[in-house]
Amino acid sequence: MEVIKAPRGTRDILGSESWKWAYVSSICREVADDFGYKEVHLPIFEHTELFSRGVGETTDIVEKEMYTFEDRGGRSIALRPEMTASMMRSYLENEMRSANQPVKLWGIGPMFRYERPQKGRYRQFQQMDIEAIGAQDAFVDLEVINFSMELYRRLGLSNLQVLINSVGCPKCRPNYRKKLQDFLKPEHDKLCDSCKNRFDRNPLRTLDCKRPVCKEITANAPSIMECLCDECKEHFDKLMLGLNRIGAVVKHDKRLVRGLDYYTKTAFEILSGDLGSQNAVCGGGRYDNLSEAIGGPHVPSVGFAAGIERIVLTMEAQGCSFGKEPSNKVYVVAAEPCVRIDTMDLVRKLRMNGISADMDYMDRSMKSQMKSAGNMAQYACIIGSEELAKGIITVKNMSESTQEELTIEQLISKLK
RNA sequence: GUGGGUGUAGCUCAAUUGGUUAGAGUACCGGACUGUGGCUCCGGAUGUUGCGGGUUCGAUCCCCGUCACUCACCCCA
Repeated sequence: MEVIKAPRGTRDILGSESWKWAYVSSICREVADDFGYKEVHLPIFEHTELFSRGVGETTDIVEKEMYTFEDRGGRSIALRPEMTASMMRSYLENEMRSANQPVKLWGIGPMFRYERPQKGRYRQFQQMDIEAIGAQDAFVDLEVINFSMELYRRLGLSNLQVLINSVGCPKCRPNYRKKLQDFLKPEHDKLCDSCKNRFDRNPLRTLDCKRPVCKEITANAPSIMECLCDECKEHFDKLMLGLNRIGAVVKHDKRLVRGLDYYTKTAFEILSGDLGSQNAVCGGGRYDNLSEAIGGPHVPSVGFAAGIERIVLTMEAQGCSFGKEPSNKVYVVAAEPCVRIDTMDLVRKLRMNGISADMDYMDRSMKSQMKSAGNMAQYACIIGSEELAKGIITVKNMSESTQEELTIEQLISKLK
């Protein structure tokens, strides 16, 4: 029988990598604490409707990338493709409107999208997500962008580019949309197939189409900045002023649009110069319409999601530090097979005292056991009939090649 | 969903125009060193050549299909 393999687009994060993940999440937690965000644990699956209404019926994510199934009670369920909609659902469901606004939440966990895997893109992937819910002020947008930059600064990342734009609001975006459509109409036949396709549904996406034909056509397209309403314009100016004040280096990319329907006003993205074509390590923005889309009152909010895989990949490419890789303090070596019961007991006593310890269970030679000690521990603790007779343990420091004889009590107080 | 590249030992890779028993390095285990890792030397174990079919006297090699990995399109974290 063939051994069953992990499904396509999923992967096992094994010991040699998982400590790096633990390091990255610990930094996420630190920054979240410093910025006053509270951690939440949300369900990995939700009602399909939450995403189809929240993220948008016509988005790629909902249209062709969701893992959807019917549960045994006949409900349509989806594995979450992103966390923002769940965050808003939780805010509404738990009546967080009665708390101090904005409510600042963060979370980390797996997301699921049915896509063709490639570098930095998986069907199950990990995201860190932060949301500031319930405030309109552009300085909250500023805080959120600053949060992402601070996170990357602490992780030691470099060669990043921050892109920022405004995508308007329901008041002004339709005007721009109309203006853009009028501009594109004469060139409609020349556009690429997918842009032709979205001409009616989502013409803004033509702006960030990478095909040369479309790029050429849109080179002189009207900018959304000309169409923003006063409110959106002021919001954007205030944000840019703030970014300037904190010395943030950002690029105003007038072509930046977002694929998710709920974005309003601020949209931003951070790109890594050390990834392949899947180079966004962070994407976010303001979503003042999400709450209403899923049946709530008007709740202006802003947040972002960062991809953990892409962060780790970038850190590896840039040789960033992940802190110290954890290893055992002690490997207990049996000099003779007959003392294995004693090595077991020593391992147990060390562990009881909070000293990480391990030993051989394969009846291997002493030489082999010493090898393991050298590979996976700082100290080898050798026990044989001589040690038992004298009531001591031979303790060898593997990196310095020095050794001494200690009683168990001395050993514990030395290593604790 | 579309296209390119790649699948041989745990890992990195060989194998002549298609040729008989598929090799090496590394890691692993044992020994030289009858109780001490790293260096050296000796020995040992390990494969459904991704899977299925086809061509052939004969396929790791050629052809078709399939699966997986990978990169790109698309989309996005």
